[in-house]
Amino acid sequence: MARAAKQAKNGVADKREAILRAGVKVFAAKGFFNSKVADVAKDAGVADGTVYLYFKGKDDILHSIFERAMAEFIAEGRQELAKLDDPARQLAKIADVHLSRLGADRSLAVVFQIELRGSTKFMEAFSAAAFAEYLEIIRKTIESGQKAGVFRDDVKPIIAAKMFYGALDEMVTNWILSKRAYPLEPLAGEVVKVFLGGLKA
Amino acid sequence: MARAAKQAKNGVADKREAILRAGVKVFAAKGFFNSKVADVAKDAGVADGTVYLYFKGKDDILHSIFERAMAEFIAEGRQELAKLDDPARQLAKIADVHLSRLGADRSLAVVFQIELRGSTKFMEAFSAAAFAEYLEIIRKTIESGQKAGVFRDDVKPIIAAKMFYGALDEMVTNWILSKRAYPLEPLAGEVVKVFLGGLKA
Amino acid sequence: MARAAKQAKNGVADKREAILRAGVKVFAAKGFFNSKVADVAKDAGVADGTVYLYFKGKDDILHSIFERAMAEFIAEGRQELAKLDDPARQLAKIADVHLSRLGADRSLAVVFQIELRGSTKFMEAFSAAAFAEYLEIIRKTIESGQKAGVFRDDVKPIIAAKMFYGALDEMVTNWILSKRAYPLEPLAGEVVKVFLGGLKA
Amino acid sequence: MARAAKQAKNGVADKREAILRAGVKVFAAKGFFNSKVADVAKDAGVADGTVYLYFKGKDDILHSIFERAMAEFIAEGRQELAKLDDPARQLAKIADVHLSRLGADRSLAVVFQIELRGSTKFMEAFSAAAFAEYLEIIRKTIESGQKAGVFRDDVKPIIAAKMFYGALDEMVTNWILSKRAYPLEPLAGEVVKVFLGGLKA
DNA sequence: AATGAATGAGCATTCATTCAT
DNA sequence: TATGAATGAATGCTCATTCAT
Repeated sequence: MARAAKQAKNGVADKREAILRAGVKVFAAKGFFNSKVADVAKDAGVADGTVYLYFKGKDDILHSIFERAMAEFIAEGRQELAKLDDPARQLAKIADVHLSRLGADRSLAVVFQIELRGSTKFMEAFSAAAFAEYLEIIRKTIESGQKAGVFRDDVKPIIAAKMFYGALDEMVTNWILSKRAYPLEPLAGEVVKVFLGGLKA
Repeated sequence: MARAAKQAKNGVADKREAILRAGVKVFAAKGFFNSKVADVAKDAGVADGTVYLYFKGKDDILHSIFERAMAEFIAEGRQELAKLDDPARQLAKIADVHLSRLGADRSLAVVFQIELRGSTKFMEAFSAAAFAEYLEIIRKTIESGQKAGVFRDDVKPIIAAKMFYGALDEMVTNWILSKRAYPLEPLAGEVVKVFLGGLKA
Repeated sequence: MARAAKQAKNGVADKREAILRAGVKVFAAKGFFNSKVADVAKDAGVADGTVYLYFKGKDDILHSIFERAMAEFIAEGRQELAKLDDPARQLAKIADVHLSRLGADRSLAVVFQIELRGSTKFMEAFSAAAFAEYLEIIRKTIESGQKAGVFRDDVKPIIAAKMFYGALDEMVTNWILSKRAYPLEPLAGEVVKVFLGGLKA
Repeated sequence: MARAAKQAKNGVADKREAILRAGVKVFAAKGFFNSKVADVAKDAGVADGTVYLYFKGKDDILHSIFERAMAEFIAEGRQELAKLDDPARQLAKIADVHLSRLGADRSLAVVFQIELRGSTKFMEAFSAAAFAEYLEIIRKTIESGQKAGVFRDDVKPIIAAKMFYGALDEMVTNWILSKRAYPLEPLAGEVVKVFLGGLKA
């Protein structure tokens, strides 16, 4: 690839990146509906019109934020999971990646937990795609645990998977809304402990 | 009270009620930000301006929907809980009330699960009040179970409470977003079974 | 007239009066366009709807304020003028009544100087009627002075009348807008002195 | 400057100008409070939103009309006055400029005489600034005449200045409201004649 | 590709007026 | 007469999107 073309391509990637980063920051700070495209453009250091060279519109920025992060998220998850055999350890890894990823980027977490949920349209669009895939990873992990005999099999794996996801999700939401600052990642162990061992004495 | 006065009073209550009902319906159908006050007014069978005789504005309608439902919700929860001694049965009751209440009114569930979360402003305002109270009920139930020796005590009750709430919450969200129609309430038993017994075989 | 009927009639007069007084007060304080009929009704101690039993609408209140005050004003002017023979003294009396009347009721003055001028509609409607009559009184006084030989006759009386009125009017407007509090009436003498004697040494 | 840049700059100036001109026209025709921003935009040949690229809001248009006209007005006045030594001739020049300027643009005159007065807010804001400056020019002229011994000094110059301004102002107001069409400028001489010489024979 | 001036559809809220009681 | 709840027309302003340069 010629240097000029490379620069151009990098330039393109840079601007798209800059807009996505600005989107996360601005949406997290002001909320999606209260954010103006002009705010995002300004924060990204580009003109208003430039945003439309990389995204279809405001919605598409949010959509792309989700997709990119989710893809990274899932890729990391799959990669880590492949290294492990034990379903219990695999669930622990999922919890760990989930909480450490979002715990490391509060703005991204706000967008995920709050802004992405403010519309049935988005929820439906998202749940149908990447979110379903994420849930499916958890479900399969549980299912394989059941087949291996390490997880009880009188529970539908999809129900257990939703519970596990819901528990992690609630940890993140509470962490965001909390006035106190505390690390999110250490909660992963607690969640797994209760989820696997049960609350009963 | 004279009949006329009674009618008048009922009329007032009816209108406020009608607007709240219309709000749930319209917000659930189109999303809060995409709903016009005029839509709500029309659905309630009143003039646009009449909405402002009963509510401060559009926000106040959403706020009032939440407060009224949450108050009923918590009241029912407390009442049912008082009848029971066993913490495990109490958690089961919470799950049951939670899922049967929201499972009985899909529109209300949509407003609760989706519309109320679309803004950090609302989330902060709400989580600080009624939501915290709800979580506290669960936490205390767990704590009392730990003291009674029926729940393990190597888990912080607030963590377990969030997990339990998160699990229930996720059941509702998935139910709403699902294209299939299935009853929500029966999932309560499953959730409690896993939460108490753990996933391990 | 029976006592009941009398009371009723007085009651009517009282309410109309109360609304007019409230109108002067409220319009002066907040401006005509920024005043709500409800504000006037409240200040008058009557229900909103009652206003419409005595006036055609908001405009009619302003109109009536003007007409009533102007009628009193002109009546007093004519009465006082009839007592005097000397046109110069008559002009002095007009100035005196003009400034002392408005100087005695700041709110009324505000309505006259500011609120009544905010619309060509009002100005046209008013100038065509009572205001023209007032100007005519001044003009005739000047004309009679010219005929009597005490006023120069190389000036059109209507021009001089407008000048005289304009000078008085400006005194009132400045008085209203001034941050300092000073008596308005004493300026009458000054105005007449210059108007009659001229500024030249 | 390149032609393109020049055009662009002129384009900007043209649009602001066009909106101001449309503002004068529309406000004069329908009154400020009854004029819609959309009316002004339409008359100026721009979109509604474009108005807000050049002005903060509706108020700001009125404000800008006043400021621009008043600045021109005062500049012309000062320039003309500097050419003259005789205070009497200076007053004559002020009257001349005042009446010829407003007499040449009926719409502008309507905005000045009627629309700018319809609110104490505007009056206070305006009187405090440019209007006070105008009155001050008159006052100083009179004062210099008193010092030079050509004007009587038993009259406060500020009182005489207000009288003079009030007289001119009334000429304009009457001219606007009159159904007959007559030239305004010639009245300047009459006003000065009476103001200086007095009405007395 | 990048700009940013221009566009114009869209909407919460106010308030003068009505009318059933 | 008097009330005041109900009405619904009316509008300034915002901001996502376009497009000429």
